[in-house]
Amino acid sequence: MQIHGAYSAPTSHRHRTHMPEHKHIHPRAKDGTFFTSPAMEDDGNELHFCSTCAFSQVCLAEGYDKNDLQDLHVLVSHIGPFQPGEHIFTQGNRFNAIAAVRAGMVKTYTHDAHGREKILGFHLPGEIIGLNGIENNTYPCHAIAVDTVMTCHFTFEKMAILAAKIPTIQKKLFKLLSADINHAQHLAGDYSANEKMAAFLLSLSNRYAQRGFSAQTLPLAMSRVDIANHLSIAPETVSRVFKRLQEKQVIKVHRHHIEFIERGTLQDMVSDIQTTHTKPSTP
Amino acid sequence: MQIHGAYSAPTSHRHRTHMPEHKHIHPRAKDGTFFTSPAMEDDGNELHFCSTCAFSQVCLAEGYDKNDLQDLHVLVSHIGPFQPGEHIFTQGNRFNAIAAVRAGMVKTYTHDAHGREKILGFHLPGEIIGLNGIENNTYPCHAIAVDTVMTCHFTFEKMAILAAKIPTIQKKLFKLLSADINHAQHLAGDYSANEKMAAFLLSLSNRYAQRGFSAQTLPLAMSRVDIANHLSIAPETVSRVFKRLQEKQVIKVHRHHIEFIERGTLQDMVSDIQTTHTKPSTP
DNA sequence: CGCTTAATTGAATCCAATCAAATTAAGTGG
DNA sequence: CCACTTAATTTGATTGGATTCAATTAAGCG
Repeated sequence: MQIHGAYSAPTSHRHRTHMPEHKHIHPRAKDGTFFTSPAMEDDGNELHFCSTCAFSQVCLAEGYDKNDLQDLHVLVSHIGPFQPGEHIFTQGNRFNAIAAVRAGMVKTYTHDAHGREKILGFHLPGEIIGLNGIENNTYPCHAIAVDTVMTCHFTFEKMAILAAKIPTIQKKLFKLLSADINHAQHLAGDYSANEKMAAFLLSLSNRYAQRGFSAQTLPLAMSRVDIANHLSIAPETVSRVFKRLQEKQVIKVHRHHIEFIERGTLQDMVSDIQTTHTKPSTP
Repeated sequence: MQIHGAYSAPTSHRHRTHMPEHKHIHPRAKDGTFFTSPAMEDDGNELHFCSTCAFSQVCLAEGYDKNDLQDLHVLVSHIGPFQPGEHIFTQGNRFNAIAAVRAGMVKTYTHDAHGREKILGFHLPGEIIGLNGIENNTYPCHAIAVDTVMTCHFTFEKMAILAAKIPTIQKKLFKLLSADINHAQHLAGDYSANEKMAAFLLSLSNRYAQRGFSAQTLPLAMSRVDIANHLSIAPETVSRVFKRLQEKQVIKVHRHHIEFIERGTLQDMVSDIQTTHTKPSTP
């Protein structure tokens, strides 16, 4: 960005951000160890939700699985697979639907005025994307497949109608929206590169663990540059933090996955930027 | 922050953040010039919404002003005035209502693990606070009066019921939620102190202008430290940026208000962190 | 196996934080 | 209303973490 006129122009960007062309990314490691999701086996069909779906628990638990499942089914369409680099939706497109990730990893991103890629989030199966499009009836970001991705799309209008009929659905939607606010608020703030990385690793790990993956091992489908652009740090810094953490015996860095050695240390590094909200439970 | 030992506790903060005791803050300047809101004159009563209220337009425009206004009225309670430093709600409290600011300025904030105050936002009349409490049925932040504040509280449960009956209300709620996501997402990201300040000033100014205030003049009810904690920069930096901007003839800094001289320069400084979304209009 | 891209490593630089201190407002009590 | 005390803000000097620049190493792919 330059401040011209009165301001002498700082010609250089604060970050050198590679502006990738979004071509094919390398598929995941063939080693299936880290990538087979227990949760993905019962993956839903024309009559049932995917087990990972944010709405399935709600509907099934509330006895809305008969008629209303049918209703919902009208507005659910399974889409995919998307190959790495393919867009699920595009910034500027008219907002018409929210999407649930069924399989794979989706990243949402925009560009700032400098042209730097700003990654809003990485989204795992069961997570909902596109809610930020409601405000202006336009997606304010791109959504792109990091690896091979399957999604469900819910026409938002129909979803809203259903929400009006089924309180639990409405509540779920409100909660999802609210959760996104909180998540985004956690991302903001001034944190050191170490803290950001620690929080990022823990957040991802926790979310994977919720889905039945090992908590000791963390697949990293995205590139270092992606991590950097998500945390607003330089890619070189990502490298260096990984190195330091490995030297300190906190984690073991393999190419595209991380092993946790001393998870506690990471947790100590994190202040309040955790994505996983620990709900007040019995002490 | 450094990685010492096997991560011995990080003793030093990244920012020295004064942890204020939230006692009385100086009341606004007696000079009414900058503080008389045209929009505040018709301030609502038992039968009508405040003209600034986020929901008033919706209801009135949709012809829901007769019966449903009554319905709504059940769940609306005017509260206040809050004196500077008084809390509207407190972090950890059970979430039961969202609030609309009627008059004055509210700031929402939390503390990170370092004890630093992290200010989520400053909220003007007509804006809704507390939506981030939906997720966990608990307010994840404090809301405190910056100056003398009046609010309306909407029991969220009743609001949800009403939303189920009146599609426009539901839609409005969804949009408000979604707007908060977008707002929070704009706050995140790596920006220079100059950019942050420019964006902050423009955002506030635009929001005031929407409410009928002069676009040339901007009241700054909050302290420099508050600005700093909102933008995640040091208070000294706030001072310095003000100074530089003044030297460059971009703004004129008076104690608690700003005059815009070269608004264009500020806009050039801002990349995409603007809060005001320019909606696609006829070109 | 060579080619192209991703990731790492090293050295230099810079913006903003921190430390320290002066200055200006604001608040209080006589 | 003034002298005094305290808090807020500004200003200067220094430091440091992370970016940037530069170059090497590793990996993936045809």
